[in-house]
Amino acid sequence: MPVESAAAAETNKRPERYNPAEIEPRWQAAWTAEPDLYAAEPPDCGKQKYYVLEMLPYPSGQLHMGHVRNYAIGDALARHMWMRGYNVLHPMGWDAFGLPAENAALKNNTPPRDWTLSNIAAMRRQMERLGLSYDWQREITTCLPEYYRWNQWFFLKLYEHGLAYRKNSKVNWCPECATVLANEQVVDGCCWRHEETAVQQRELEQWFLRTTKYAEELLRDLDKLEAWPEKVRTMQRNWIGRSEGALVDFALVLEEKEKPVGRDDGYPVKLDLTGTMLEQPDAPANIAVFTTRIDTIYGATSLQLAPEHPLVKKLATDDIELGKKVRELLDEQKSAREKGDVGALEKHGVATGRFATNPFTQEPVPIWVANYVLMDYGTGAIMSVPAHDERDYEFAQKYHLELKIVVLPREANHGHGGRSEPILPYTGEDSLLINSGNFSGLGCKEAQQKMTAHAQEHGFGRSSITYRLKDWGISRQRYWGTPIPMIYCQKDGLVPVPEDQLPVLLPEKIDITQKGGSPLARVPEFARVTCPKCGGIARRETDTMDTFVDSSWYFYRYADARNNSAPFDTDTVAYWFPIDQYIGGVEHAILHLIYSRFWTKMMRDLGLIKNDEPIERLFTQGMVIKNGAKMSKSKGNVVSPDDMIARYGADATRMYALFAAPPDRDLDWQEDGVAGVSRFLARVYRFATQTMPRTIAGRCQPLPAEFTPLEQKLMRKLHQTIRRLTYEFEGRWHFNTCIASIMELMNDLTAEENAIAQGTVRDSVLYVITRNLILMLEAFAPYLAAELWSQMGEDTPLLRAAWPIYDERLAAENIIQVPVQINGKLRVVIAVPAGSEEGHLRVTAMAEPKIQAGLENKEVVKVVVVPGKLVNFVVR
RNA sequence: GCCCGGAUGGCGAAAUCGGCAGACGCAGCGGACUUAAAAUCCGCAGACCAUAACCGGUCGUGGGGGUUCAAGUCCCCCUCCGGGCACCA
Repeated sequence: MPVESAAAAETNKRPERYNPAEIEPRWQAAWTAEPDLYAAEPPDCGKQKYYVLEMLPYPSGQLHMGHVRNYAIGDALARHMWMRGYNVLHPMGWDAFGLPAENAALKNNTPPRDWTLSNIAAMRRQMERLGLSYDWQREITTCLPEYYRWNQWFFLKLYEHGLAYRKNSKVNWCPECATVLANEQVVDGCCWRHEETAVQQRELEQWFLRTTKYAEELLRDLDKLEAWPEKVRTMQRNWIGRSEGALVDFALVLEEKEKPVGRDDGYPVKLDLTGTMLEQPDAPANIAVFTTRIDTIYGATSLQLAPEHPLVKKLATDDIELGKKVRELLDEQKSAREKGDVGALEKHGVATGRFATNPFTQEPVPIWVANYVLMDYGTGAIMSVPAHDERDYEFAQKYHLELKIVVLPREANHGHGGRSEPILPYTGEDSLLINSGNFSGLGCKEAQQKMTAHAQEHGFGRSSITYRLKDWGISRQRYWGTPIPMIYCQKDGLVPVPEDQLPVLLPEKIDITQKGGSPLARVPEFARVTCPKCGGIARRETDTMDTFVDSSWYFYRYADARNNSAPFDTDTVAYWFPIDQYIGGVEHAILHLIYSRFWTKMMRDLGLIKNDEPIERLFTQGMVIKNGAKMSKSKGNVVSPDDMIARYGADATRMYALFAAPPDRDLDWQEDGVAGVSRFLARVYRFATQTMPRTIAGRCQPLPAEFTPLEQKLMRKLHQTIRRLTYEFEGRWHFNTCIASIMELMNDLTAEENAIAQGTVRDSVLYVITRNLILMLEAFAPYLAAELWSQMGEDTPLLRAAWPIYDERLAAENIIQVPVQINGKLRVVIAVPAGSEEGHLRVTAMAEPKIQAGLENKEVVKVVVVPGKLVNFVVR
């Protein structure tokens, strides 16, 4: 085979080609064999800490490109901070509980635990293949008892402090899964697993955590989170939904038979602000409404109650016809909620035939039941002011209800010799009151204060703040989650599992294929228990916790991951917290990040930690898309990281994820782009290996006192590149421009390759350039960097090398190009020494033939000279 | 409906403080090497006009207006795209 042997000989003559398939596994093996390489040092190491964290993944079994991008960002930052001399904590773990494991168990007949753990092993292999710098000694897996026992421990603390309680609540129920779904698992009113199955609304007794206790602080402290994206802060603000207003009681006008014995003044027995608590169980009560616009109360022409309102229930029992209509409303609302189009529901209602007294006007207003009033916000009852509220207006139009204008825009009140009617509904607040008794003539804001005070004085109202945020329902009728450590005893009632009996272990032998209700309830050896108090027969809680519990505090566990006696050590956490940089998708902007903030505040109040907020800086990266669309199996446009790595290597795959777009923007994955990055890495490799003998020779030689012009040019480019990277890593994070500038440096080097080969650049200069090039590549292409670093004869890890400090004098250009304009239009570019004064610039510009021609027969009105920037002649 | 983002060549993008628009990369075109191809290397490349070819000229950052010697960048209005929230009284 003469051709083949010739090819082999050719290959031997040429420098070895860049071959990531050979380099990367070799280094990966070396790194895996050295677990301390990426280990954080203890708090007493004397170094400043830097905690960089990427959101922990759900172990689905496969990394997707969104993960790769997320981790490439975090890894670049972690590696950079190491080189900056920080004690870096960069951990990884698994959000390992959750419904998919149960679904997989049903499908493949694999126990959830086995399925989950094998997925974790597969994904960890992928992460290692990507060369990510995680401290695996701190790895956490939330489905293992070492972790979830602390969920249970926290639950007991919460219960003890009255922050965990039980109540009846409406839940999303998938009849197919036979379990409760979290809100985010309901997609367009259907189950995310069974897209044809409509989710039902059911009432169930559930465990809640009192997140509302912290509503005010969660809102207020958002102002402190200045290094969070404004978008996320706004979303959280809206989610918490604080609104200031007033509670006002409308007295029910009693019928003869309802009047309490011995009283006939028409007033009910007891003033009541909730509308539900009664002195006499059967006596109708006041109806409390919440309003942010008490100033419009003279325009209230009806009351609207939610169909679930207790008074409606009571009235409906006495009035069969009303009861029927209310049930219709409820059914309609329920099916709309199940379909997920509550907002599109047409407003409906039914009059009860009863009246209540407006406490300000003393006039009776009719009481209606309306489908647009929500029972779980405010008091479940509103005063309807059709003239000044869009929804009330729409409703009143439909049923021809009375309409009273009580506020007018300020400008309508003066001039024009009369009052013009506002366009209804008029909801502006820069207005004045009319037709409002003694309050007429007041501005809205002032009226709100005075009318609230008036109501309070007379005992029928008070100011009130209402939040949209609700308590967090954490019960799930599922197997694969943290068992809630509570026991129900017939004699002693609710009994917490004693702390020394934790963890309550999930039983491993369970027939997951059965359907209906909590799977744990059908495991007698789990559910049957003796009461810790009386020793009698008792029943365990068989619901498990929402998996958001796991992710609310996992980052604290990383700080002290192997602690067997506590969730973590307080002082260790004090050293590492808050997290310096958290990186993840914006899809967690609300739930995960609010729960995490709640958990932090709760732990602080329990004295476990000292910080008020868990996360100092938050970064939300953009999505990875393909051909303008989100990657999804159904669209068939999923790009597999494994494929990319197999074809181009981990370095090229990661580097492309950072190069194709700034990290906060969406990234359109184009495989040709990965190939381009791979070509660049190959050029780096070829250049570095070709010049390596001279680089090594230059290592021990001092830099020359004077640079040749070419040396100076290359050193200038080098320092400009270091300057760019330093700047970007300090906060802007546009890694795409970092990589572009390294490419520019490389372009300059290859353009001068012949000169370099001929010795115009001395060995010591070559060494400085190559060494720094490798340092700059470390954050983006760690495998190639490690390979070249070692070829250069270095044996300490690259991460421990110091990040170079750029020299502003070396980075500065000595000749700069200055544009010269006439009337703002570019005419010519002149080359002048850097630092040229205004006069020199003007004279040099004037000397240009093209400028002289342009100025001929024109009057120069003005000359703008900005030294270092431009010259502009303004002519007429 | 409300609240955020975004819009720059054929494509991904750059322009950090109001100062040469399009760095860097992809795709494309031309050339070198090769029997040929791939790979690699070198060069060209916003649009339009003009020219035999140069020299050159005009326009150009979603659209319209404004501020300024100068606007992708600042201000006002509008369109489209993406995301979040949505009867929250």
